[in-house]
Amino acid sequence: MKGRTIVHVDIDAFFAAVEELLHPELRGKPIVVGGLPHERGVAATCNYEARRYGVHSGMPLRQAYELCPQAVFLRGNYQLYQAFSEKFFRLLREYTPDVEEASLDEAYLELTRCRPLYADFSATAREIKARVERELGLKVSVGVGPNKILAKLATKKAKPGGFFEVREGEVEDFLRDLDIEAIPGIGPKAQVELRLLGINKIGDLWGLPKAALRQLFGLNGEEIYLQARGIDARPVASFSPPKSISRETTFLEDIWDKKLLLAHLAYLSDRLSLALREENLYAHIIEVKIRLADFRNEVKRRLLVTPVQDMTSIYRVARELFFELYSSCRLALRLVGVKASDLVRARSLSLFEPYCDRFERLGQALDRVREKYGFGAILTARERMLEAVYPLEKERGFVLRTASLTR
DNA sequence: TCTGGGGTCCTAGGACCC
DNA sequence: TCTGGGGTCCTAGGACCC
Repeated sequence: MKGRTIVHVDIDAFFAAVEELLHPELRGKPIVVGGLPHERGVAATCNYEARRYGVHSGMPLRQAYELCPQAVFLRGNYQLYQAFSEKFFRLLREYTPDVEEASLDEAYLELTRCRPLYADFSATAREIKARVERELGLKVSVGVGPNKILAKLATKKAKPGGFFEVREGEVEDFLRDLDIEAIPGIGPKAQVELRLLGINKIGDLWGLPKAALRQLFGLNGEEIYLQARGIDARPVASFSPPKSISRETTFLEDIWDKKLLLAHLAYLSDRLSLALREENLYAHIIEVKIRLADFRNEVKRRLLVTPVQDMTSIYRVARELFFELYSSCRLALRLVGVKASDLVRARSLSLFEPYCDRFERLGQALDRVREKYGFGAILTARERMLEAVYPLEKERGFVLRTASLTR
């Protein structure tokens, strides 16, 4: 029995590529998706023309503007990207049911089980690449390897728009000279520590005993030890329900006004509730996060005996948690967020069933109205207050852009 | 030039129980 | 008055990924 074959597929500069496809007049120009230059935020994606100026995803928008003022800055249309993503995964599932959605634009396919169907896996992987590019109109990079880490590193090598395969016998040569930051799990902090030890290439990592990595990075260190050697037994997970769902907002300017903050909290609770209904999930844990003007984060969470889904219950808990944070807080807030976790499929029947049922029906009625007239069509008085200060954006209607809120 | 939004997973300390 | 060890649950915080 031969080993596994994993194909990793990654759409190049996804959001920017969709924009170019739909707006041909943008082609050839540098594009940054994520927000307008003066807004608080970072680039979610930029195309290769923008990268030539040193812009990269994750870079603050203002900095991107400094480097490349002639770039086209777009806020982005996430529902549109979602639709492209769905088409992408539908196509991939024609080849195997073992498809993992690593993100909107990134997938792992395990072809191992389908061996009888395909004479030559490399040829199949190339065919997948060609079909995605033809049918979606987006360039993709494809990597093939005997496990997930090697397939992913192969894709990195293949970018932009290429194809690369790592075979069993070539693993050592392939890995030796790659930079340590190529390994997922070695982020900025870990990099600093390793470089201080004179470790810059994956090959350098081979000299470090497992115990040393464990000491430095805990369980993640053991993962790094194995990945540096191209060892990875993680399965391709075709479906797993979400573990948490959250909604958060960074304000265009820091806010201290309590009423305004509560209005945002209500709005986030409302959107979180909608997301839970869409997934048919109930939350045992509600968490509120704040980010202070000096960028420190603080969270408070509460474990609930009865899981919740409706906006009223979420907001009730969130408001209490928020007050606990706010009362000890000496700075204006940059961000508030609400998160639901410890999610369960269906709520078990409780003594309060009649009450819950009413809130549930209210939520469903809300959904129907909004489906027809947009999210902003029906809001609580508290949210309405937010809208009075900062009008909801009409054309999208769904995501409140704090950016458009201030004058 | 300040630093998004939506996730995953791990760690550490204190409470509590036996 | 002095006082263990282990297990589990809960909470807060943080690194990391796309």
